[in-house]
Amino acid sequence: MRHEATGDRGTPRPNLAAVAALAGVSASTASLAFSGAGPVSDATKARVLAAAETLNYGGPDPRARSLRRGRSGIVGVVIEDRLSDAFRDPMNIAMLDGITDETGSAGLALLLLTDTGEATDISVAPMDAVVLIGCSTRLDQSVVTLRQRGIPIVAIEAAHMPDVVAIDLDNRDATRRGAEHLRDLGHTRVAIVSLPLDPEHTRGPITPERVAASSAFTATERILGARDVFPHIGGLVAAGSLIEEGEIAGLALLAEADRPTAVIAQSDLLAVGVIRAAEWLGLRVPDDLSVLGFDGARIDGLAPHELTTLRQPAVEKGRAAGRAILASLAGEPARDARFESELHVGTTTGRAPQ
Amino acid sequence: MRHEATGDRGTPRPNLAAVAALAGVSASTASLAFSGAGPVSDATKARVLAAAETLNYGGPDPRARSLRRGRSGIVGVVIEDRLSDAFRDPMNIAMLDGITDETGSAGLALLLLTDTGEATDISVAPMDAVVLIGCSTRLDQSVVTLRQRGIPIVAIEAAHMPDVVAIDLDNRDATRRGAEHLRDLGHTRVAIVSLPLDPEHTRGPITPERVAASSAFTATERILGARDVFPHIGGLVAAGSLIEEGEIAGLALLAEADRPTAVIAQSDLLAVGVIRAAEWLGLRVPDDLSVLGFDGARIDGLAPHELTTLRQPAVEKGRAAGRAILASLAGEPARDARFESELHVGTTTGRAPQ
DNA sequence: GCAGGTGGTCGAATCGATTCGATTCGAATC
DNA sequence: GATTCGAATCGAATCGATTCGACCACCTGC
Repeated sequence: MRHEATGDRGTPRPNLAAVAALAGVSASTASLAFSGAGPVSDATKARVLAAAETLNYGGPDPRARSLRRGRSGIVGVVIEDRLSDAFRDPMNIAMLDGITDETGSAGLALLLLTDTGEATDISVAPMDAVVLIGCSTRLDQSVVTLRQRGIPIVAIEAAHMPDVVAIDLDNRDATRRGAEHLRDLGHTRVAIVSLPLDPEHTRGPITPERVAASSAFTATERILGARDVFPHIGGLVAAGSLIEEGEIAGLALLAEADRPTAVIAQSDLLAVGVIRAAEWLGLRVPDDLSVLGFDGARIDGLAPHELTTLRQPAVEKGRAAGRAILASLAGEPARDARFESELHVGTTTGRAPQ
Repeated sequence: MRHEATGDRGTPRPNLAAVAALAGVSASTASLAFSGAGPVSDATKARVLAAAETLNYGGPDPRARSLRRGRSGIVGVVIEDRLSDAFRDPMNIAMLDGITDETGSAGLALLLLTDTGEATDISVAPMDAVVLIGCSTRLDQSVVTLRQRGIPIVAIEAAHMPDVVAIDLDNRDATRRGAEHLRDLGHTRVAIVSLPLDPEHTRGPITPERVAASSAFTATERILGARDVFPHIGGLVAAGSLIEEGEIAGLALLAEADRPTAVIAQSDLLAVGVIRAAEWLGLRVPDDLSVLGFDGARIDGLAPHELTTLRQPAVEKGRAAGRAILASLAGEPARDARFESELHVGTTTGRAPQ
């Protein structure tokens, strides 16, 4: 015999039928009284509400409602990282913010899901739609399941998949423009500090094999963009978009005798770390080392530098994803969207040393 | 006539019954084949899976499953602020992190809800349990509804409510200890920079009326702790836990002729802002001004200072909340928990000027 | 006085799965 | 050869609400 968690096993929780019975109306009328959809006389409604009060009934059960209606009011957001890592990245927060801007006003709540690798987790939640944020190809199986269920899917910065609305950023083009900026300043020895390429966030050099095996769409695109300008460019893969990771990679890169004169960091946080590393090593930015970031995050504590970076409209990306969700849910077709980054030249890039 | 969002109106989405029929078994057996709960021969299971494949069936519908099982696998997290604000506070992230540590491994996902003031929003979601993070008393009505539904509730740093597991912090005691530290250093002119006291996040002076009308439990407790040492202490209420807010409050406080020699900031972010403001005004920290923070957040860009602050175990708080949820869900009683902060003396507090 | 609304209410079907108790069938035991 | 046991399977009830079509009573306008 299973008993309720609260322990009041004697009285089963009341349901709509019980309330209706006490109020002397049918269940259908009671339902109307709660949902407000349909004509119910004021007297009847009052009687139903009073009965609910008497029975300590808290309103229609969301589970039953969502089964019947076929809608749960929940939008899943799948993030690749652990939550703690994801929340440390200002871009993720900005995108979440943009998504809630749109979905929140439609009464939809966000369900946080992490891409743990097992397909089980993500497809058992009662969701009306899903947003994939920078997810790896590991999720393919889950995507299939979601599609089978007819759940609209929106992917922000992911490899294109059929029946998935794509919200894209010009990662490759933007990085190319950034790289051209460095080339125009005379730099030839340039290195990349890349975002993780695999789900395990393995540190290490950027090798053709690792790039080929990469499951990280964004990072790969940005590497390609850098290669468009510096075909033989190398560098290091960091274990995450964190200042500390930038420091680690920066120290490793700059300790070499043949150190680069410019670094293309794939995020502003990484860029800040590289700048710190440079300063620890006695290198001046931008005189001895130019550093390019990506994101346009407002990072504190970088003064007196102002980061040269590729500003991306992260909140807008989130909003677009939210709108796409809303459209899909309304049965309208949702269009892909592509956003552009803007090269903002700050004080962390300069002419290559002689 | 309503058609499916995907547009394939002709073929209705298959359900377990259809799969069972095609496989030539009963629905009950098909259910067993998917859930794995109960004995099913390998041959039968294979047949069911094949039928599912044929019909493009993506597995049992989570909505129906959750109705029948009475569990949705979702834990609601109610945050007072807008998400973008909440995520800017490292303590909230740390707590979320702690919660997921515990709930994630139990297969529960987090549903982000914001306390928008309307009771409707929070009680219509299909949740198994709820964590309230620093929520105001506005939520009372929702709490009643949740309780009626038998949904376990855990509140982190909130006024105590019956049938709600409380995870507390020694806000008052800790602040008192911090204030004593300042008193011991000879400070007498001390001011508070407080976290918001109302849901609207109104800036302004700390007045007895506002404190009395406060809906913010944590902020109020910390004010009381400061008053335990400096009975007539005043100060300003900031509009959020942000560095910029600390700067604004700091400038306002320190511009006065009779400026304080020490500031008790209710968060590290606020403290950093106050320090910045002081430096802009040409005041040296800690020689001209001592600043005490709260949280123990690792804030970047404060060098060379090391903040004197009250370190709280935020991740542990989250973990405790997660464990309480798990216990409640398992039908076991969950105990309240109380955590303690530790005064960490850094370099931002010193003896009062002569 | 009658056709034509219309506001209010109800019955019954439905959403899609889970689960309990019962049943069947084959194999093992004495 | 009868009996017992266990694995495999099935039927039917159930979770709790929503919704559609039907129905009734009452009112309006002609």
